[in-house]
Amino acid sequence: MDNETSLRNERKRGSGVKVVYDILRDEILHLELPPGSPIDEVQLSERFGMSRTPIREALVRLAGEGLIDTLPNRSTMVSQIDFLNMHSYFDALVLMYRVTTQLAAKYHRPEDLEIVRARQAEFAAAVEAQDALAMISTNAELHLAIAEAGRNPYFTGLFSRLLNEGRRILRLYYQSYNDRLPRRFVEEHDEMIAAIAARDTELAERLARLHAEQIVAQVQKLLVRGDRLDVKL
Amino acid sequence: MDNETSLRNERKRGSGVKVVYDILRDEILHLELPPGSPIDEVQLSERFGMSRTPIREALVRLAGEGLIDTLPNRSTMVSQIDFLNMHSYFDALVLMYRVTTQLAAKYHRPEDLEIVRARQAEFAAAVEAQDALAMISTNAELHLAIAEAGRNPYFTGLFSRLLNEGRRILRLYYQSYNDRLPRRFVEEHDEMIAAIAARDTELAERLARLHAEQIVAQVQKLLVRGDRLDVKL
DNA sequence: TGTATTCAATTTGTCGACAAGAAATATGCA
DNA sequence: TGCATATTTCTTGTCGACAAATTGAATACA
Repeated sequence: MDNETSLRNERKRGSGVKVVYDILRDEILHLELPPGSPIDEVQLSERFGMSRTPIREALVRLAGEGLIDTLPNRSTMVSQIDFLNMHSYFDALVLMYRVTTQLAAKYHRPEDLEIVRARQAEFAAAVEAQDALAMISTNAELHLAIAEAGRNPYFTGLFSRLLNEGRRILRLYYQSYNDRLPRRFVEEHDEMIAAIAARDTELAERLARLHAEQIVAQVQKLLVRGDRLDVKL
Repeated sequence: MDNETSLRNERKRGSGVKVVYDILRDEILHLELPPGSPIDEVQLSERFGMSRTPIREALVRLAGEGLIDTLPNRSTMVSQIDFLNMHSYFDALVLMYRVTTQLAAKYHRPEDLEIVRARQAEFAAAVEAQDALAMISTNAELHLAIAEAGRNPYFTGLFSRLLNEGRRILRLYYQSYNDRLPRRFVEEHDEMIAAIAARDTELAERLARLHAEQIVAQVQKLLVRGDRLDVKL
């Protein structure tokens, strides 16, 4: 019936937390667990066929990344998307776009570019296939690959968190385009990658800024237009 | 004999993890637990007079902040200071100095300035008292207060982590000054605060940048000069 | 003597159970 | 009936114990 508990006996020692963490994280980012969803430890322990201890450890990690909120001695739930302080998010996102792209132009090595180009190809394929879900994740992974070419773990760490946290928002964004427009982003990405390859840090930064600000402006337009959360609550 | 286990019975439910987390965090940041120190769960559970479960939860949190490294099924230890990739750290630190100060000038409210000035007074007192330890923590708290006036939790989050992670490095730094020079920083702080109060974002950013770059340059000079880690191993 | 294998000891990951808090429900009183 | 208090239920935080993984020592073998 459910193939998660069937793993009960074939599970490697120590893999339990990671499995729970990864699955819950995915479900939160994909809005299968919408913001505000209650998280029940007992229920999860039954679902995954393990005791509450590893479940709890996974939850602590998720809380550390801000994906869930825990009220002491009381319930824990998927963290809300804070639409009031959205500008904080956009500020941080734009800055990380800029700085990671700039550093990528400065510090990348040849092998980094291969990875980046592979991610870009995946993104282009997703756009071609009009697969919004795939666009979201491949876009995030492309920019994360660029960030990693910049070799600053502090920036990639924050950027990764922002991109993840943003998936829940960006999902709205991409849906709104009706899977049409993003083709332009493929070209913008190509320009950025070219600037990185040419080690033109200024151009790379400028393109990243424009790219990011355009995305932000578009999302903001959507938000004020009011077509928010088409999420089941 | 030891007053940590004596808390065994007077402990409030749920406070266990926080106590352990706070104490270990302090001991790591103050280098009482130097980088590379082994962390033994059983030993800690005896020391704090509680079971391994809350200890473990505290360790997971510390690992999430990068203060300890955990090898699966093997030992866990206080994370090393990576002197090779130090420039990544400095890049991130300088950028966060700049952006948080700039945002503080933009978004601060009157009550924020009171807190900032109080922190600055504490820093000045620490400098006056030639108390290097107090200088480190009050300096970090001043800049964190400034960051919080900027009201961007993503930046303050990263900045806080950088300042914390940096305490271990900055400790070397402040010691090297023989508790003499930092008086200038009191003045620099005053200038920054004035620029923030005047809502001069450009000036605030410029001063923050100079302030940060000066600190970084000084630390780097120390590092290449070779007077590294006077830390017992 | 040096290398490979087996065994013991230590440490970590997981478990099931219990107890404390908080929320929900029921009871008592005006 | 309306409100305050007591009780029950449910969830979370903590505990002690066990089992798997790993390390280091001890043994066997060449």
